[in-house]
Amino acid sequence: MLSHAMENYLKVIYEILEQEDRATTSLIAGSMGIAAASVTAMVKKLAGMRLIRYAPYQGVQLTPAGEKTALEVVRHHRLLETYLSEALGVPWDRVHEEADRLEHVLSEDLEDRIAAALGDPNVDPHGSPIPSRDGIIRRTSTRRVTSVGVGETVTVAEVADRDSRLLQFLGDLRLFPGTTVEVLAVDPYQGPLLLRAGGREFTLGAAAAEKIRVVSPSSGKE
Amino acid sequence: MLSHAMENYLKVIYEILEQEDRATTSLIAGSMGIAAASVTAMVKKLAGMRLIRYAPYQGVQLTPAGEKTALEVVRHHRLLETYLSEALGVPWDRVHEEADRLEHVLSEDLEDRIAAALGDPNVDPHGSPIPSRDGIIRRTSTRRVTSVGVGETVTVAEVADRDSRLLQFLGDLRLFPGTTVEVLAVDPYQGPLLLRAGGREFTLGAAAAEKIRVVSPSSGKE
DNA sequence: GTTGTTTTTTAGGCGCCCCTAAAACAATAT
DNA sequence: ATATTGTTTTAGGGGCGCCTAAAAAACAAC
Repeated sequence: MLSHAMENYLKVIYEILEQEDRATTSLIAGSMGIAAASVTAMVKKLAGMRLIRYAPYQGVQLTPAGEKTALEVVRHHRLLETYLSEALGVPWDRVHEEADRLEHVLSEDLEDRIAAALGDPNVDPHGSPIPSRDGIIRRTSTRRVTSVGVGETVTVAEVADRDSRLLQFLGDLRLFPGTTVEVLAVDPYQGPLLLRAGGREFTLGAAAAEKIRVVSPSSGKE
Repeated sequence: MLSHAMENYLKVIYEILEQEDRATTSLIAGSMGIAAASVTAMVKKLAGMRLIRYAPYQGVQLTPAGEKTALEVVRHHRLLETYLSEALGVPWDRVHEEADRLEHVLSEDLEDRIAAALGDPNVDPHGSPIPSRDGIIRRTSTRRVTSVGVGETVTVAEVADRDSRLLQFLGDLRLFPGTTVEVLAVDPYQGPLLLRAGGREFTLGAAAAEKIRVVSPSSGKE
């Protein structure tokens, strides 16, 4: 049986591998807020259980078994985020921390009931895809809003960040997944973007803009 | 800060003290399914934190601070049971185990949202009272169904047991809190009861009957 | 290619919470 | 009053998951 800590490591490793091609000790430690030495120890244990592949100094990869488990945890997490947001009105900048604690104590039965109550959603409040029960995750090809040309109109697809302050800020601007935005101007050298959304115009700094992924409008992702 | 284990001890001690006047080491150990020696160690720690009063060989009592915390955990537990039952349709014989895991990771914010979504209930699916946010618990005076006279009609108030099999059995008979039952006959020497409820007649063994507490009909407890 | 810096690993340790086995105590029966 | 029985406590131990400090490996710069 897997401990909560182990489940969490697998989830973190999965999320790192979504962006980087190697999940290194320090990335894992950084993401979890623990010491690198602790990660080394756990990573060995998980490798012994054939959930990850690990060669010293090389970072880790998920095995198929490890990825399966990671996807189950991610499903729990993202379903919970969606449920908390939709059913209980928890603001989107706080669902992450709540789900982090709940995800490890959610039974399969409850998972099914929550999914059913939501109508089997496939994206969470941040626009991240929710893996299906059998571990299939529907990826949409998105691009950063920073790569959008001036004058183009796009739809926010995903804001994949756990920083509550950023989410609160974007929430105040109504920049949720599904929102349509027009890029009015881009300042040179990673400068801020001038956007129009919901009839209002505002600028967005590079740091915030980097977290926002978009799709061309009416491109499927609701 | 309190660990999950400590919270759980306080809850268990509280629940024992609802029925017995001393929470002994073996009662605590029995209720939690752990060794008595483990209880002794923890009980010392909790006594050091002034959450319980403990004298060796004498069992434990909750201090005001300990009772306050215990009531918070009990509130979490019973609110969750109610929510799982009402909002997600979890059968009443399974809400207990789910709530046991969730209760320790429920934030105050979520607690409030769940309570509000339910309209601030004051009984859980088993008829047990839910402490208010400020730790006030509304006790109703109930009596065992075994003490009801033949011919009397009463309302089920509480089925305070965590045994899933018993609850499932009673659920099949529709013997939920709120159900009206008429005692048709009582066999002598702790014999089974013959009951009528919901237009059907059936017998109930002494073991099951002992767990059921009732009130006179229309006596407040909805 | 040697030096300095950063990352990772090893070594040793700690708190938590559980265990078993044996000793101490309490309650009860004789 | 003592012996028996049952309960509780002490003693010692183990796994888990984290830590710090120091050693080792990898990486980068000159």
